[in-house]
Order: sequence, then C-alpha cells, then structure tokens
Amino acid sequence: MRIILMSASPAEREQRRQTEQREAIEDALRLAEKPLTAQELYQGLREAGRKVGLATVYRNLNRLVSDGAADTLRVASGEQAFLHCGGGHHHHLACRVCGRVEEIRDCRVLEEWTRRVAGAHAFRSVQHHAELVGVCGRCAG
Amino acid sequence: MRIILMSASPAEREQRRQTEQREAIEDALRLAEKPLTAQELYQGLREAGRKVGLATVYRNLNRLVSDGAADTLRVASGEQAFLHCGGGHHHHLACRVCGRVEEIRDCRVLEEWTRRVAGAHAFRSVQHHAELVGVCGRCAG
DNA sequence: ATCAATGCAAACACTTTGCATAAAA
DNA sequence: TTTTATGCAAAGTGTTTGCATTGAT
Repeated sequence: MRIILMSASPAEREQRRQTEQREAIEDALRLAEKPLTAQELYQGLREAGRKVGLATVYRNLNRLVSDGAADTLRVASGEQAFLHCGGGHHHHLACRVCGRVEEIRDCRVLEEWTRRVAGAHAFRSVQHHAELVGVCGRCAG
Repeated sequence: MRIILMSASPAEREQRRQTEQREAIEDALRLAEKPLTAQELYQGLREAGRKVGLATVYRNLNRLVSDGAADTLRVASGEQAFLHCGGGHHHHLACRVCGRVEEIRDCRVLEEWTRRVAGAHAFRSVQHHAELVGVCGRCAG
C-alpha cells in the first residue's frame, strides 16, 4: 500500500502541458460529482464526440489521484472508480440511487470512537476510514 | 452491483460435498486471522504440499463470501482479499504491521454520527461502513 | 449411480506499457 | 526545437468459465 501524502509541488505542475484531452477528462470528472470508472469516462467522452484514447484517460486519472485532486475507490465489480474532490482528510456520503457524493469533513465523533476502540484493543496510531451510503433528499422525493 | 442479503439455506448447504481441498482452504483462511488473497492462499497451500487448483480456491472463497462466512476487501494492488469472520454487522481493526484483524462489534457511536450526518445532508436510510488501521500491541512492542 | 467438485486451460475484463507520432512550450 | 502527451496495440494481472474427469454421497 502506497499512501500519497503530498500533492505535486508547483514546480512539478509547471511541467504539465495543457491538452484538449486532459481538460476534457478533468472537466468531465468535476462535473460528474460522482465516481466514474475510467471506462465510463472514456465512453462518455467518446459519445460526446471528443477524441481520446483509453490509455490517456487512465494516465490522466492516475495523475489526478497522485496530485490529490481525485480520490479512488473500488466498485463491487472490481473496477476502480475516480471521484473529483479536494485534498485533506474527509469522508464520503453517497446516494445509492443517483450516485452523487458529498464530502464530510467533520469527523470528530469518529476520532473519539477510534481512540476508544484503539484503547480497548491495545492498538496504537489508529486511523479511521468511513463511508456512508444512503438516499439523498432529491432521490427520496 | 450485486448484494447478497441471505446466507445459503440449510437445504442448500446439505448439498455441499466435503472435499479435501475445501477443508484445506477453509482451515487456512480461518487460521490466518488476516485477509488473504486467493493467490496467497493458493501458494500457501501449494507450498504446504496440498494439491489444489487456483480455480478451486477462487470458487470456494467466493462461496464462503456468499455464505456469509467470509468478508472480502480490496487491497491497494487491486486484488481481492478474503477474511474469515462471523456474520452480522461489524467493523475491522487491522494491524498495519502484521496484518492481523480484530472484529469490532460495538459501533453505537458510529450510528449516532451517521444519524447526525444524514440529518445535516438530508439523506435517508444511511448505512455506515468503517475500517480502522493501526499498530497492534504485539507489534508496537 | 448420481451429481457436485476439481483441475486445467482458455476466455475475460480492467489496467499498464512500449513506441512512434503529434503537439505544447 | 525540445520534451511531454497521445494513440494504438501488445502485454500484464487477477478472476471466471467450459468441459472432461474425479470423487463424495
């Protein structure tokens, strides 16, 4: 397991060339507001008439993750999905109907719980990771 | 996404034939006390001199998951790992050094937090899922 | 004597990589 | 002009599946 702690430095970013494809990929991910697999994103762009290769989609998506501009998660099928999001510690609240994801940034309660569990099991340096899934207001009607 | 809600019924279970391979696989998983990928399990059995096919390992592991006798999770490499565990709602506290996993069954605090977040974001029927990773007493010395 | 379970290899699906070409800077 | 990004196809990986065979009941 490799954990990325820092985003690419400004100096590193300056070497990035801005291409039509990269912009299209980043925009699509940002507008989606929900996790997309590389294949979904690729097909979407294709159907929208933009010409991109699948490899380019993968390369850019992976780069966004390295840069901390996207999170990645695994869907049940085993595919990797990518989600546009800001950096820093946060959790996700997803709608199981429409797929939309909202970021949860306050998890002090979780931290407290984590401490308690850690103590009870004699574990140290325990980090938590949580996911919430429900039905959003829009979908619940 | 396919979600299994029920364990196999007794009637279905009765049709299970007990084979040398199946026992070896189940024992290995139970004794491991930590998540194992199908490949790891396969290699372990092979090195232990047991003759099993990789496909058999996959088939039995998947069956255990359907039966609710094992959980499955994705490791960073993208591989699926299998973990022996009892059924019912619970969370995992894993040691990032030795990999050992302990089950956490009391998550009332989490439920409360979940309710709060759900309310704040106007979500309904929100379920939570959490993972804790730290260093166990043994490994911390 | 049944019929489920196994083993092998082929098939699959997702992802990464090598290399020539295109295009930012 | 230099160097990164792209596209395609090939290679890589983990997992599933088809089918003949074995073996539990």
